[in-house]
Amino acid sequence: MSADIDQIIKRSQEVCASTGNKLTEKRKNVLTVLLASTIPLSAYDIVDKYKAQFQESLPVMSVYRMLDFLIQEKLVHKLETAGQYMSCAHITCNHQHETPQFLICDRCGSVKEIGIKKHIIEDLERSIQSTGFALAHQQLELHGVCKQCQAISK
Amino acid sequence: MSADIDQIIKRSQEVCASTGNKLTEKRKNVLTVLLASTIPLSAYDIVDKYKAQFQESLPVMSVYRMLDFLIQEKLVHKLETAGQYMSCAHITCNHQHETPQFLICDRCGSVKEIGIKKHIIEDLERSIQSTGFALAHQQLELHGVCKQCQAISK
DNA sequence: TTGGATATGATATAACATATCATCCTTTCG
DNA sequence: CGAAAGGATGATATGTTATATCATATCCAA
Ligand SMILES: [Zn+2]
Ligand SMILES: [Zn+2]
Ligand SMILES: [Zn+2]
Ligand SMILES: [Zn+2]
Repeated sequence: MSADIDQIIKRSQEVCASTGNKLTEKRKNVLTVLLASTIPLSAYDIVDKYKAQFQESLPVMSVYRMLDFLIQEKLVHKLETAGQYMSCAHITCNHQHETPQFLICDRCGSVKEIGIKKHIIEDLERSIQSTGFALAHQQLELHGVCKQCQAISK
Repeated sequence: MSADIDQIIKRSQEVCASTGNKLTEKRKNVLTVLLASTIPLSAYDIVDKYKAQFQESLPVMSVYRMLDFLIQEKLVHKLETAGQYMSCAHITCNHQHETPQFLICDRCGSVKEIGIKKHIIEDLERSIQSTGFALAHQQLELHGVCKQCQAISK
């Protein structure tokens, strides 16, 4: 485990402690698998990687439960448009977690999590205000092509 | 079939003709099923409704193909976050189809399709410009609670 | 130490989606 | 007209994501 991941795990334990929950060994391992991946993973992907990385088999049911937990602790995000999961890019940031916005490359599968400008969300809210609709999640998933893949295709 | 749906079907046939394609009987029926629904439907939902409405069984494989066709003609949209399909709310509008924005009620499942303000998309694009990411679909799916459901919970 | 709460395992099944090959239908052109 | 070609649909199998439910294990406090 890289020092980087080590530090993120440590911070994650603090986050869980602060909500009165525990980052168990297996939850920690699942998070580690996600942290080590450059692309988001499905629950079934995690089962495979977990087995390779820890020489231990984990039922997919358990992975889903651990993902639910990690999402609740805001350590992991679910990409709804892909059915995949990725670790939060801002675990070690101390500031409040902003509305996440994901840039999903449809060519290589990489995802970049960026904070969305507050005024854009506000504009968006204003734009739908007339319909009486109350926004909930406020998570945006934008598909496209990343910088690297654009360079390759040239 | 209501006069309203009748008219939309007629316009849909014109749309297909303009692209050199045909709105076959079964494609038309699938579109009719979607037009008659107040909530989006999965491909399997469509199989069931089709059977009830037309006393004819349609393989789900065929439904997926017809949905692909209808989406290509922009007569139907796919909600990526739900794995469901709905007819476009603007088939009979003559103007160019804008970037669709969907307001999905997580309580009752209803979905409202509204055109997104151009300047918001532009802001969004500017906001991600520094990352070098090139936006593709530009379809936003926003989850929340609709006006009616808010009223009920009061 | 024991009982309740939390976490995990095991099994089954639901729900959404695609791959592939076969058959049918329509259009076209000799 | 009749055969060839292309498009549309059917049939079958399987892949992928997710949930339901009951059993077992682990932890912690009384
Ligand atoms: Zn995050
Ligand atoms: Zn890429
Ligand atoms: Zn539309
Ligand atoms: Zn509602």
